[in-house]
Amino acid sequence: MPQEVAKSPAEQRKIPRQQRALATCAAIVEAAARILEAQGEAALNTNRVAEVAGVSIGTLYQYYPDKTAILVALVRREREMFLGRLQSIPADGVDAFDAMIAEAISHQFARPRLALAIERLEPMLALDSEAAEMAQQIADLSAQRLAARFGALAPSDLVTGVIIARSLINAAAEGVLPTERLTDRVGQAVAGYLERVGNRSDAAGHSALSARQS
Amino acid sequence: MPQEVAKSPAEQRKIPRQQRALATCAAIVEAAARILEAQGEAALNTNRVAEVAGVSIGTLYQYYPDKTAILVALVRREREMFLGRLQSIPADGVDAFDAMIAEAISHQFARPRLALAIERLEPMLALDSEAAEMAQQIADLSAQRLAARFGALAPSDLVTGVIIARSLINAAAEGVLPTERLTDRVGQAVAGYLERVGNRSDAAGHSALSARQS
Amino acid sequence: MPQEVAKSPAEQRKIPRQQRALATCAAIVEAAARILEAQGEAALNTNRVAEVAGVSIGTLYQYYPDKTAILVALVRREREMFLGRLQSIPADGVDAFDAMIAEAISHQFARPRLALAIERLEPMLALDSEAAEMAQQIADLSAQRLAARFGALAPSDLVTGVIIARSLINAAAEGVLPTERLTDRVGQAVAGYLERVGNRSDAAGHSALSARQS
Amino acid sequence: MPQEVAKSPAEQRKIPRQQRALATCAAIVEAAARILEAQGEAALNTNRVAEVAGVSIGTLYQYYPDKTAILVALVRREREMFLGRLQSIPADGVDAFDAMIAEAISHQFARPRLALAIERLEPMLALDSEAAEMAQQIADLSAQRLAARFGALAPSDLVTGVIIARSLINAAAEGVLPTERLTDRVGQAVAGYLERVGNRSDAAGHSALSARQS
DNA sequence: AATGAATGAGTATTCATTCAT
DNA sequence: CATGAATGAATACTCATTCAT
Repeated sequence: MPQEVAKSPAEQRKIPRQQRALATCAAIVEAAARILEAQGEAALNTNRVAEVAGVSIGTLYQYYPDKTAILVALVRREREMFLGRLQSIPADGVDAFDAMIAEAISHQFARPRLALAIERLEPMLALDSEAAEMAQQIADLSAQRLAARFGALAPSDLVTGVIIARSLINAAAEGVLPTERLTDRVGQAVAGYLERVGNRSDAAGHSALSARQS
Repeated sequence: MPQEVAKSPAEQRKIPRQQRALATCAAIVEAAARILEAQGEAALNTNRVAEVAGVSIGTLYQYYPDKTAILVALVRREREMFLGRLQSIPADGVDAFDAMIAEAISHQFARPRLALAIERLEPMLALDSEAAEMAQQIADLSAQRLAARFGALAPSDLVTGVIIARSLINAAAEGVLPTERLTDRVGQAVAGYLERVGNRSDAAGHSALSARQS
Repeated sequence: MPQEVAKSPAEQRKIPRQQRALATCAAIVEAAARILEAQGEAALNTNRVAEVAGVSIGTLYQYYPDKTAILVALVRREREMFLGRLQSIPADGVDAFDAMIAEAISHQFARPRLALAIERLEPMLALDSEAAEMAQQIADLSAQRLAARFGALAPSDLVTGVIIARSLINAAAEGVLPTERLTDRVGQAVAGYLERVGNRSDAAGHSALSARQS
Repeated sequence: MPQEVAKSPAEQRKIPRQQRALATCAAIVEAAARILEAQGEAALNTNRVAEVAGVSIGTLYQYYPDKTAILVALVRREREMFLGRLQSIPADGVDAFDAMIAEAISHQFARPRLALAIERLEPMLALDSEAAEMAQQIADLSAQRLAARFGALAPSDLVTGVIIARSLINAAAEGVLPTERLTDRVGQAVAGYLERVGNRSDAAGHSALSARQS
């Protein structure tokens, strides 16, 4: 089970100047995505990526210094796409919270196997600063929506809400949970937790367990 | 990222009858666990496992037909251990629910890196029937405890509760969530969801979204 | 350690007629020299040469048919330079011998790493006739100076003198011998040999070993 | 022209315990030697070495962690052989100096192309401490013989003598100098230099150039 | 003329697995 | 039963060179 160990940032090698080169880069990343979806991580090797992308192995290495760089680019592409969709949701709407969950679900179900594979890959990648920044933006956006709906919250409670949502969406994408009423289920789970910990503010700080009985 | 694709069940090759052989098997599995903890999945290769276990590579292959068999045995060992601890919790106690969560946390934090690694590995392994049966037993036990605490529940809601609990415990083990009050946090999150969906039984079935407004 | 095996003479591809083209050629050769000095033979590849020279790889191949052609041109450039300096030494001076040694030292120490790298490369290059001719001219000049100083000598003795001088100068450039009094050391070594074999002419031919005792 | 850059010592990987394995190691090193002799550095790749050695590529890498390790082993083997022969020369004989030169010549001419190739390779190898120690022993032995013959000498003069000898022997092996009377030629050259610098001790220190006229 | 995108044969190295001793 | 030597398919990556624009 060799695996890419997180090395140096490993970003793009050469910035493509011509249209053709840009298309090549996109084709390489998309080829990686397709292989990940169809055959899984184990089948993802640079030669196959090049083949599926329809370019020579040499061309692949002109733009990506090593295998992980392709994956970093893929993670980035997906994150950028998701962030863009999140940002297009109007912030002030009363349903911003629901819309955000719906958006996350729709993103995850657009290419479920790919989303899952990327989630597995991410921790082993040394993502670059831009990717980290996008993750931060996603987190900030989520925080704003949650705060708008549930009031001021401790950061760790916010993270908890996000984790709950992600895990349920993932489970549904994996087939462990039914797809029907998923938005509802996620919403209930997040609200169930956040309303509880939100209400406890009048009581003595963090005695959450006792708060449960009230 | 070559990876063993799930093949045939790949169980033990030769059932050891002597004490020494049994010890050898245990040493091999524990060696795999240690490598997984210390260097990660990428460093786990059969030669190193044999070396760390203190046996020759030939001996390793006397007991395990291929690499995945070792991992299957490891998953089984961990599952067996967890199941045993769950079963030792008295079923009738009023705190059975809390105790179960505490047990899960304690299991996950005993060897956090190992638990995480195994979680990553599991989906790629073709686990044998015994392992599946243990998983079923764990699920059944969990169901009983949840039912005792929250009343009759739809299977998918039960699964939801389990997923929420697991994801939060994992997040804490990964360092994403604080360790303090973890039992509390998990309990609140699970209860927050299950109490909501439990209350809705008198109303019209599953109209969860509307239930939220009440 | 792949290496260009000596193929056909591999000279310039297209003789540049314009000023700009001439400058391009010079830039390419100098880029090769710089890389050789700074990163060594292993780092010398045509893409990098083009990059350092500030031209595209396509342009490089307009002027040099393959990689060795660049190196051949570099060897030639250095040889031409050295020969020019040797020829500028007045032949009749009583110190012509010393001046020549001093010149060789000064050449070697001007860019010592380059000189060393070239010396390593030379045997693997199929140098063209012009380069060979320059080598011949250098040898002839050396012969004349040695003859003027030590009398008529067998060709092999002359070669011996040159080899001794070169090896000592190289050793100093490599740091194996001290740089101080290098001219002196080289002069002594060459003279030490040539005076001995020169004196033996009256005795019975080549019985050099016995001559040593006298 | 990729080239192995000197990395970490890169010694043997696994010490062979069985006779068979020892023979395998020797075969690998000898295969490298043969390729170096017959086709040169450029043709030396690990696959060919394995093929010529009659083992699989995997076997090669069981014993040598990378390509340079094979070369390091080869250098060591040759050095060990040469040192052994040098040490077998009786130290007190009046001809110890001549015998040593003869030994060096015989070593160099035993496999001239190999000796040359090794000489070219050496500077790029990160030789291990044992190899360095052998080099030191060879140097010490040479120093003793030279001192016995020419009296006390400055270290740099001693090195000079060794360099002169080596360069002439190499030149002969390359075909640049005639093979006949080579021992004689080398002896004269070394003696020519050392007797000169030896005599100068009574005069004013290092004024070697002036000493030449005397 | 110049550019730089594309090519692909070639090379080092790993690791699961077999089998003679 | 245990050992460890041997295997070789698989894989990441390089670099000299070509050619369409």
